[in-house]
Amino acid sequence: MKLSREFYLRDGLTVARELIGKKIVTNLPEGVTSGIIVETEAYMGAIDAAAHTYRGKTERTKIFYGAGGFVYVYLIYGMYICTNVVANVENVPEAVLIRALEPVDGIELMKLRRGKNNLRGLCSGPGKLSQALGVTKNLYGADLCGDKIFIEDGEKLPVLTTPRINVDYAGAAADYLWRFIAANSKFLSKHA
DNA sequence: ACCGTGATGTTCT
DNA sequence: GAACATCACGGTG
Repeated sequence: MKLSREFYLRDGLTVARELIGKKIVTNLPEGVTSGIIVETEAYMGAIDAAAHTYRGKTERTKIFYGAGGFVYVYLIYGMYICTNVVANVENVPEAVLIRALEPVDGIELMKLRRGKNNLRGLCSGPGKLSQALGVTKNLYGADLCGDKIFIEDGEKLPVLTTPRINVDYAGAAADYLWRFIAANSKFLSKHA
């Protein structure tokens, strides 16, 4: 069951928490790949010094200001793509960074795309899972209610919260408990 | 196990 | 021209 638009139109913290345990799928020409989401982070618009939207709208963050259920991708450190799910209604710039997956479908294709063989490390980080799923800037603004990339319902898992990773520059916002992880998962970007 | 470092290019100041 | 929501690798315990 593909998640409906309504799922994404809620506030970013709720969407980030509820995405834990759901399955994200890409269906690209090379094949289908997917994984269970085990780690997310919420980025909360104008009140969040860690968010790309903190200093207002730019060309890059345009889609961030749109309605929930679309994909925000960006290049980080010149080499890696990060995949985000836009949340909330139009003009409320909130989004959820997908930080780690437990690989499910298309594991061989994901290994090929990554050039790595280790299952544990296949999708254990935002750059890694984007590469494994074949997410590129071509998917900027893609509709999660479409067929190329979407999220399916899944099992409800116990969730823990922690501060977000690598946002030390954000002052007090660096301490907010806006990272959500599946308790006991072996597939996180860092060990809990 | 942890720690330091280099790779790389877009975006924003 | 600096900063950056990262990763892989090589070093040392």
